Amino acid sequence: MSAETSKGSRPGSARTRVLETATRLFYAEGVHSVGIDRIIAEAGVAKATFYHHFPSKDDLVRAYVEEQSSLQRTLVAGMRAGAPRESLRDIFAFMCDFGSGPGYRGCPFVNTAAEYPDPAHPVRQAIAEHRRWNREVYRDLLAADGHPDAERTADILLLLRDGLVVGFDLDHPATVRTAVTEALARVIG
Amino acid sequence: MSAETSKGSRPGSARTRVLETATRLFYAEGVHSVGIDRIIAEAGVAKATFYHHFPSKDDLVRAYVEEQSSLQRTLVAGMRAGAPRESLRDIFAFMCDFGSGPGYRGCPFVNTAAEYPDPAHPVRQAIAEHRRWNREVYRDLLAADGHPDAERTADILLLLRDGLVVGFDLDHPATVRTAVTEALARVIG
DNA sequence: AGGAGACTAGACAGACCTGTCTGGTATCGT
DNA sequence: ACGATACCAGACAGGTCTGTCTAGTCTCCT
Repeated sequence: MSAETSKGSRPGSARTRVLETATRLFYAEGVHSVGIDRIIAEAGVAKATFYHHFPSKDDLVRAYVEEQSSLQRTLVAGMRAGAPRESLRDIFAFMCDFGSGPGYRGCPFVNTAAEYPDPAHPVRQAIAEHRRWNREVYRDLLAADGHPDAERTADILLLLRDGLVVGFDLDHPATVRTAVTEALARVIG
Repeated sequence: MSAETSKGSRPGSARTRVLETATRLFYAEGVHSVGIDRIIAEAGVAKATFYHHFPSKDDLVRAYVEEQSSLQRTLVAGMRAGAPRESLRDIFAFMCDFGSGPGYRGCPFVNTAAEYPDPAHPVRQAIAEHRRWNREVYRDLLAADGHPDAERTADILLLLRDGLVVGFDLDHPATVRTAVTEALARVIG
């Protein structure tokens, strides 16, 4: 009944299961390290079905990146209710909390970009698109807070964000959190 | 003559040629995307010779990471002649110049870490070792400059460094440079 | 009733991967 | 002279990769 249709044995549509499995594996182990065979096996989907929904592996990777972007947009949208400066603090606090978790493996965009050197590749363009949105969020919140130079400060916040996602992956979370907190205080007070 | 020995047809030892070729290809295209066959073909080295010097591909990757670390240590050592604060400025200015160049493809340590999820892996440990050294450089220079809190400020500089290397790879170099310059001024004045 | 579309299982092709092995050559130190 | 070492070319094994294809099932819509 309801949204649950066809076959009925497995939860969710085949496409959804593939994308969820790919998301989990790509994030945890990297894109090039995970093959199609493993994704379809763990998703419980036939190969022909996979290639019906995603013409190539790169299309799946792009869908992965775009879905991560979509998730972050939804998440951030829920944090923009109160005062702009508090929203910014909430966003960075969330990233620190997430980065301190056990399953943290860095930023999916930064990590995926490392595996796609060509800036003209569709995957890289999806990443660039996400970064444009991310910078706009910072700029708009700064401007709404009455910051005198929202444009350049947004670039600094993006710098801080990138340092954050890398640092939580490679260094001690507690140390990075302290540094981020102090750096953020110096940038937006 | 002199250092040029054996066979005489190709420049440098076989090991050196392999490491140089691997460095070029790994940095430009990523570790998992480049196979042994291609490395030995471009280096002009037999497969048996390769496996004589590097027991496995991971050993080559670790050698690549360690050599990059060694190069950076040499480079930084040459910048520590004058005043500490000027050395820090020189280091960040150099990273900005390098990041603005045409062949820039991000930080070899960050990029390689993205392809090695397991923190216990030898490659990851070599990367961690490099980051410890890097942080110490910042801390020592800050302390020598008489900074009141060299420890925590070093963490902030590492944050800035990571943001820098990612930003120059994924965003507009000029924008990142401006942001880095301003951020650095706020941190060390 | 019957066609379209989503799904299943699994064989297959052709390329590429790491790593081993054979067999032979050249140069060095002693 | 001789053994050790470094090097060469290239076949080979066993596995994995992406992507295609065959062949058939199920469900929904008209």
